[in-house]
Amino acid sequence: MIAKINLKEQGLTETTPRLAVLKAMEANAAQHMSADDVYRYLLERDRPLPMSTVYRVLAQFEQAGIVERHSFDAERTKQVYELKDSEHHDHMICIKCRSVHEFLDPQIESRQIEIAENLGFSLTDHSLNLYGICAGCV
Amino acid sequence: MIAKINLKEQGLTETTPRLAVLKAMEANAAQHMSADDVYRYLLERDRPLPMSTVYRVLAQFEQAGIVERHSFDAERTKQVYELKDSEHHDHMICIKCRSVHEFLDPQIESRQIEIAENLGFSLTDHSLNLYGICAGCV
DNA sequence: AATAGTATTGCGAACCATTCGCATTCGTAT
DNA sequence: ATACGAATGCGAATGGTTCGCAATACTATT
Repeated sequence: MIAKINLKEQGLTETTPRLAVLKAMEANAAQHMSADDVYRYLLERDRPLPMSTVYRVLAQFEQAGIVERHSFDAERTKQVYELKDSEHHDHMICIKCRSVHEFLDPQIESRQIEIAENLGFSLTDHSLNLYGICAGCV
Repeated sequence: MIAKINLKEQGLTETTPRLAVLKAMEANAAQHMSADDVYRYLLERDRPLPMSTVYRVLAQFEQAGIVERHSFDAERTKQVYELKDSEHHDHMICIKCRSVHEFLDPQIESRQIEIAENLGFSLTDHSLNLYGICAGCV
């Protein structure tokens, strides 16, 4: 479960567009949302926001640490956003239905740190995406 | 070291543009090349090829299994290509100088398979990118 | 060696997600 | 209520990548 987010506490003034985008993200916390998903959600359930504002607000949220941006799908370049959970996790994506499952593996996490050290890097971030076919899509 | 690649054996007829792109890739086997890198390399050292052809040939190579396409750098969507090594590996990218180191960790590889199984997925592919600052950039 | 038929190329225009510029509007603190 | 800076709406611009199509190159056949 994701803690209730307060924009002011994140250093962002509470404006109508920002609250709308936040609501859209919270209403779909189970999904990974593209800018377009947010746009369409607001168009249908709320009040339309221009795409540019959706992108801008999402970028502000990312910077404030409220959402995280990913690009699954190596071929297509579309990016998706998710509310930032307190703890990091990786993703397993079904290449058929595009569903995304999250996981966290301590063993992999710690190996990554060791590997970076061995290569003389100080690790700042990583992304691990597994692609496959989910049980429902066999 | 990468084995000498024969286009015909990969089911591709040997045309001038394809040989040129292949040469560019082989001459820079140590780097990950963007389409633009290939374009500029040929412009300077060889004979200019239109961008669209560079992209097309690279796409053909990818399909033939001669190169692999990656998109490092979560923000930027630019894609890079590398000659396909016989064995898979993952990448560690320096966020300052953009250099890329390759590695393979059997422990992580096998954990990934276990994780996919536990989630009910049959794993087809994965991408693991570590981001950090390399020894030279501290 | 010439020919026909198919695959590939060159060129530019199109695409698409994302970003930008700028005038207008909103929020906040006086 | 007012004024200032921050945020928004609009549309145009960007940049990497792809597409359409006519021109050209390959390959196999005569």
